[in-house]
Amino acid sequence: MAYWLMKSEPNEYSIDDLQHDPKGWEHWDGVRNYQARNFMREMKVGDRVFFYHSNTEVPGIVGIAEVCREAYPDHTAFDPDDKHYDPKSDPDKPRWFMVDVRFVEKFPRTVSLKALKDHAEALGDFALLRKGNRLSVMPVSEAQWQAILELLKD
DNA sequence: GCCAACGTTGGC
DNA sequence: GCCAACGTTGGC
Repeated sequence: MAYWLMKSEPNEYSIDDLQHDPKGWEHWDGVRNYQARNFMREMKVGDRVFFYHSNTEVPGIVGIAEVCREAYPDHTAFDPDDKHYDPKSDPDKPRWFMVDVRFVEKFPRTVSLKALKDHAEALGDFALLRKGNRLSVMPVSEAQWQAILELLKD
């Protein structure tokens, strides 16, 4: 089992939206970055995901989700009316993919970006903390995963 | 293949 | 709202 971190702007899609989804899961569509896409294609059912809220008052990790379907074509790329439409993604040769995730838990409080930065040394080389990082999907090591859960106990 | 222009991300 | 950092596009 592997660990990941995925970003979402809470005003677009928040962990509360996932938690209260009547289906119990949602597809993670709209990723239009090759590196992020490649990470999604590596995901397996059962992999754990830190749900990160970006572009909000307190950016940070707000909970955990779980991959419940492996990568398949992102149909929103084929829809001219969709915000993430990409005419270069051909249904016969899709360029963009998505996974499905289900809600696991919402943390009692946010593990803020600031808290993560304050513990940067303990986290080692963490993609989220690299200068200029803009990746929306990134791997997390098991050690980092555990260290971040420890921050909840502070 | 180079690189300027442009669009997007995301913290602040 | 600002702007640094980065990815993509497209002319040459």
